[in-house]
Amino acid sequence: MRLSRSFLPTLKENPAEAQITSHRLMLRAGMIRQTAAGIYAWLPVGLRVLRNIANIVRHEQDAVGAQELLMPTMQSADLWKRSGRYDAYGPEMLRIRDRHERDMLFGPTNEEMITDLFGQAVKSYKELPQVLYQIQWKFRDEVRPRFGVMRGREFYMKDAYSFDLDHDSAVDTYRRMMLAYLRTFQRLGVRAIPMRADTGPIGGELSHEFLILAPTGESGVFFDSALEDQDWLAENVDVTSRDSLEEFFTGMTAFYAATDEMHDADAWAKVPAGRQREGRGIEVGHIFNFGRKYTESMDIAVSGPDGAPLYPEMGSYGIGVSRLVAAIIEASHDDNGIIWPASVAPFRAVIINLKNGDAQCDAICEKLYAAAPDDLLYDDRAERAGAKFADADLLGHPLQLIVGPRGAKDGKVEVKDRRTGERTEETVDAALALIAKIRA
RNA sequence: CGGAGUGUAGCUCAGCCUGGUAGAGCACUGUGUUCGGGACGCAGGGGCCGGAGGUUCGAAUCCUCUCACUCCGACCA
Repeated sequence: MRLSRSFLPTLKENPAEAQITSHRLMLRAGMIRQTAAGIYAWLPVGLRVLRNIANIVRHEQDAVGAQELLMPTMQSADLWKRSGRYDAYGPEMLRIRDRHERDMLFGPTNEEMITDLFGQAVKSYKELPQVLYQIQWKFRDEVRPRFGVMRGREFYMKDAYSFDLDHDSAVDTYRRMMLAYLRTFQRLGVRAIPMRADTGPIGGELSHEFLILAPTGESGVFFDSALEDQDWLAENVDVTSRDSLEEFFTGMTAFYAATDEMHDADAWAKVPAGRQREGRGIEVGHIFNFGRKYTESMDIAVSGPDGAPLYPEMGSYGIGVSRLVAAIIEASHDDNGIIWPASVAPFRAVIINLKNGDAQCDAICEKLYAAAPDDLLYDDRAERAGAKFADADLLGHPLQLIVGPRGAKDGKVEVKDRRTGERTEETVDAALALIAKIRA
């Protein structure tokens, strides 16, 4: 994308309404604009990041056998009356009436709808297990939205729902999803620590929430640093084998991790002192097993081997995709701006032309740009060097390819690593190779 | 939902207390000098002062109502 023709409204000053770093940076970097309290428009650069995150989430869901579908944002209240949650949910649910005076709602979650869809289609135990997911906008009419997309009212979320024949199989699914989550967050370039969670109003016995460490996090966290050091992508787990899943799960849950409300001082004391990590965390994912709560209340059964009705065991698994955009920034920035992990960065690199119109600079920039015009940002604006550097740092591209007359006459490109600040002089070909390596 | 604030140019804000016909910096347009970390000069454009009502000869300024947004608390993917 050529910056001279892009819709990329960066701000030099901090908007007054933004309190936390990620909100400020997202506004300043031209990623989002607020349109109402807790409701945001995603501008081109923000949307790129949102999609990159969603695609990684999607990939890892698919990898454990979940199937993607897409449910509507608008739901009929009838569905919620069947589960009894229409009255139970409270004012957080945005209720709407259509022209025929029918009660509708903007979905805050989709357990009822998925259970109904599942029940309509699946009639035999032979078709289980099933895991279905969607990545869709949700709305919760929070009393007090704040912190930008971190706690907005409208948010983009991956929600998966599983249906299993029996408890043991449901536990397998839960563990499989746990692994998928650990891998997802690792690929996103952040460490999300799974913590045993209170199952709360949803009920059920198994529940973990995933928290990213950041000073602005809303909960206090305590965990064994061994959890940070695991390479879940390399972990060899056969997700079709119960034994292998169990081994993975018991290995992982052996390490202490808890939020302040679940904290157990005695167990904490047993964690080796050098491995005790304490801090604050932002919740970016939550997984539950809640048994037959919905299948029973909505009377969704399949025929068992003996012909008798059988209520499947369910689980639900959420990842806050739009919140992750902010959470990643909270965990990865400096005074000059965002530092994107390469996997989610809006562009692999920015090409900074320090002397627009200079034949050598232009030629080198065009050659670099041609390598991946859809995934590189070419700063070809008639701006001064300082403005281009400042915007490049703010936007947080993993690499900056700086082309100025000084190096250009020798065919050299200066490559700056945003994270380390390290600069090297490269030939055009070497710079091209570096670009190719990002998101390879 | 309780408490506290703020709405003036695209952004950050001054002016309001003590009423007299709207300002600064940045951004934007033109132009010249500059040109490797957000330059400088000159000349410009841009605001029914959130909205409605009231007081007054006169309201951004005082009063009433209303809407929006923000912060603290309780709540939350």
